[in-house]
Amino acid sequence: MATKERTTIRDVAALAGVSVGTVSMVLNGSNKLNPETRQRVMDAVIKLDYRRNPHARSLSTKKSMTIGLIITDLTNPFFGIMVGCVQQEIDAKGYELLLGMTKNDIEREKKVIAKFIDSAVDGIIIVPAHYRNPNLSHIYALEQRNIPYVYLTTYYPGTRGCCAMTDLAQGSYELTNYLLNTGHKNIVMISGYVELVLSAERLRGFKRAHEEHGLEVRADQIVEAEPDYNGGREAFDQIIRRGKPDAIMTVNDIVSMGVLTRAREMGLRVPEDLSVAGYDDLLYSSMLETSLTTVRQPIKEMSAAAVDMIFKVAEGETIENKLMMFTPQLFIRSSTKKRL
Amino acid sequence: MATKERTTIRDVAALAGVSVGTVSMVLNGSNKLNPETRQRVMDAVIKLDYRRNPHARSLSTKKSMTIGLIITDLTNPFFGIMVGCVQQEIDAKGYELLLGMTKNDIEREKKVIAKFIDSAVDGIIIVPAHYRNPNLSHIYALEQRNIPYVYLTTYYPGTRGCCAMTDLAQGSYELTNYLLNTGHKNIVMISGYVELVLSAERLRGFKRAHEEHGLEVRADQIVEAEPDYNGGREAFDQIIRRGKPDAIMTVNDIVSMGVLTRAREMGLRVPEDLSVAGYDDLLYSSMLETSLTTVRQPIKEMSAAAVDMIFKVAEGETIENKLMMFTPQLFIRSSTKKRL
DNA sequence: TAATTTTATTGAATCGGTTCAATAAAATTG
DNA sequence: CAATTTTATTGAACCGATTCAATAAAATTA
Repeated sequence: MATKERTTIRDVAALAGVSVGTVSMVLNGSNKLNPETRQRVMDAVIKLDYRRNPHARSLSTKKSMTIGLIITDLTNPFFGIMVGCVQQEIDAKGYELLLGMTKNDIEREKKVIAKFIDSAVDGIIIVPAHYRNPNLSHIYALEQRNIPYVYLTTYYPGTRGCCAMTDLAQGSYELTNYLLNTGHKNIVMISGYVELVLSAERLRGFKRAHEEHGLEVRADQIVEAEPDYNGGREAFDQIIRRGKPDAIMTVNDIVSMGVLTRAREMGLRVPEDLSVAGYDDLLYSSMLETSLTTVRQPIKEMSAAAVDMIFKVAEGETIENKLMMFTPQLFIRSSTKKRL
Repeated sequence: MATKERTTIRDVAALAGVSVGTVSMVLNGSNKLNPETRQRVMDAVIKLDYRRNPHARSLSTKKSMTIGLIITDLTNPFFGIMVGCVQQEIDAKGYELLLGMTKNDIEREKKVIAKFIDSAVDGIIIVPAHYRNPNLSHIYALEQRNIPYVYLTTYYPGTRGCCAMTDLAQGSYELTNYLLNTGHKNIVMISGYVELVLSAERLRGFKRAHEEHGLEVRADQIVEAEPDYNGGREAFDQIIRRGKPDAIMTVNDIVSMGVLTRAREMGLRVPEDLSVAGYDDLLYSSMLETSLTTVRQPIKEMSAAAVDMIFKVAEGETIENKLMMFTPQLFIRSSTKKRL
C-alpha cells in the first residue's frame, strides 16, 4: 500500500500557483496580501486538506503553541478536574496542552521540566511537588532562560513565579474557628510537610483561630503526612497512639478518607467519637458514609486564572500582584458535630 | 540579557572534533563506531549538556517518540488513575504521553486524532467516546494511513483496532446473578446507549443471568443515561416516575453516586427501600454513606496491556487475539441486601 | 511621461536534526 | 607488496515550515 505522502506547503503553493512564502503568509494571517491571492491559497488548502506540520513550525519559530501543565497525582480527582479545566481554557486559546506528572517526586519534576524545555513549550503551569527541601535548580533554569511559568495551588518561595491559589490560611482559619466554637478542645491537624507554603499557610489559619480563642497550639497537634489515602491512614494511627483527639483536620479530602476508613476499622465512630474535616470538597465528599465537613477550593476559577496568567507572562506583561488568592468556602456536614 | 542560544549537534561535533553525522550516529546508538570516538562525543555531549531537539528529530524521522492517549472524562477518577498507569508504562519505554480529552463528544475525538496525526504520534490509545451512532471516518483515516492504534475499555465495532478491556458481560452477569439470588425481583439497569459495545456487553450478562433464572428482561428494565453524576440523577428520576424497582445497577460508580444522592434527596433509603450497585470500584466507593456494591475493573493491568499492544502493533507484530479480556471482580457491600 | 514611492510576491537561507552515498583508512588476502 | 575487502567517518541533501532581503508591478507624484 503506497502510503500517500503528507501534503506540504509546496503542494499548496503549486496548486495555488504562488510561492511557498506566500502560502506561509496567508496561513499566518499576514494583512499585506491581495485578497484574491489569499482566496486562491485558501481554496488550495481546503482542496488538499492541508495542515501545517507542527514540528517544522516549531523548529523554525522556536515556539510550539503548547503549554505544559505539571501536576502531582491524578488519582486525586481534584487534579483530574483541574486538568480538565486547564485543558478547556488552553484549548480556547488555540494552544495545546502537554501534561506531566510528578507523583510528588522532585526528580520527576525536574525531568518533566527538562522535557518541556526541549519541546519548546511556550509556558509552564506548575503544581509544585509535595517534597521536603526541594532543590530548585530547575525553576531557576526556567528563570534564567526566560521561560514563562506560573504556579497553581501553591508555590516555591524564593522564586519569581506568580501563583493562582486558594487563601489556604483563611480556609483553615474558618474551619478551625468553627471547630473551636462547637466545643472541640483538642484538634489535631494532619498537615503536609510544615516547611512548605501549602502547609505553612494552613497552619497560620489554624494558629490564628486558636489564638483568638486564647489557646496555644502544641507541637503534638501537628502531624505531617503524605497527602494521599495511605498518608491519612498512617497519620491516624500515629495520632491514636498518642491519645484520641476530639477533632482531626486534614490537608485534603483524600487524606480524610484515609482517616475515616482507618477510624472505622478501629471501631471509632465519626462524628460521635471524634470529628473529621477535609479540604477541597470533592464531589464524593458529600456522599461518604459520614459526609465530610470540608473547605471548597474553586478549582475552575483557579485554573482559569493560571492559564490567564501564563499567557500574560508569556506576552511580557508585568503581573501586578504575584499571588492571586481565591476565597475558599466552608461546608459543614456530618463528619463533625457540636461537643459539650 | 543575551539569551544563550540552544546548543546544537554542530556544537557537539565541533567540540568533539567529528562530523555531525558521527554525533548523530553516536546518539542513535549505532554499533559501527570506534569506541574512542564514541567516548569523545559523549564527553562533549555531557560537557555541553546537550539534548536533541525533538522537533528537528520528528521532522526528519517522521516519528515523535510519543504515544497519544484519548480519554473521555477526567472528572471520573477511574480515568485519572488510568492516565497515571498509562503514563508510567509509556515512560518506562522511553516514550512521551500526549493526552487528549473528548468529554464524550465525537467531534472532539476527531479533532484530537487530527492533532495527533499532525504531531506524528507513533501510536494512539483510544477510550471511545460515549456517543450515539458515531461517524467513524477518523478511525478509518487511521487505518488508511497505517497509524497504529488500540482501544482501551471498549471499542468501535467495524474497525480493525485491538482492544484491552474488562469482560463486561461477565461482570454484569455475576452482579445480576447475585441480585437475583438475593431475592430481587425487579432490577433496573442504568445503561449507556444500548447500541454501544460497552452497554451491549453489560446487557448481555444482565439478560443471561435473567434467563438462567427463567426470567425475561422487559424493555422498561433498561434506562439509557450519560455515564456521569448528573446522568445518574436524571435516570433515577425517570425510573422512579415509572415506579420503584427493588434494585438499580449502573454503568459506573459515578452514576451510582448520582443515584444515591438523588435517592436520599427523595427520602428513599438504600438498601432498605432499594438496592444500588455500581461498576469500577473507585477507591471512594467503599466509603460512601452506603458503601457501594460494585464490580472492579483491573485498571492497571488493562492499561499496561493497552500500552503493550500499541507498541506491538507499531512494530508490525500481528496480534493473535484482537480482544484482550480481563476478569472483573464482584464486591458486595452495603448498598445491596437480601430481600424476601 | 519619467521618477519615485508603495504594495505584493518571490525564493533562498534557516531551524536542528537524520541518513546515506562517497571516501578515506585499516585490515585481510593471495 | 599490491589488490581487495572491511570498517569508520564525512558532509551534503533532506524533512516542512518561516522569514526577510530582493524584486517586480502598480500607484502616486512632479
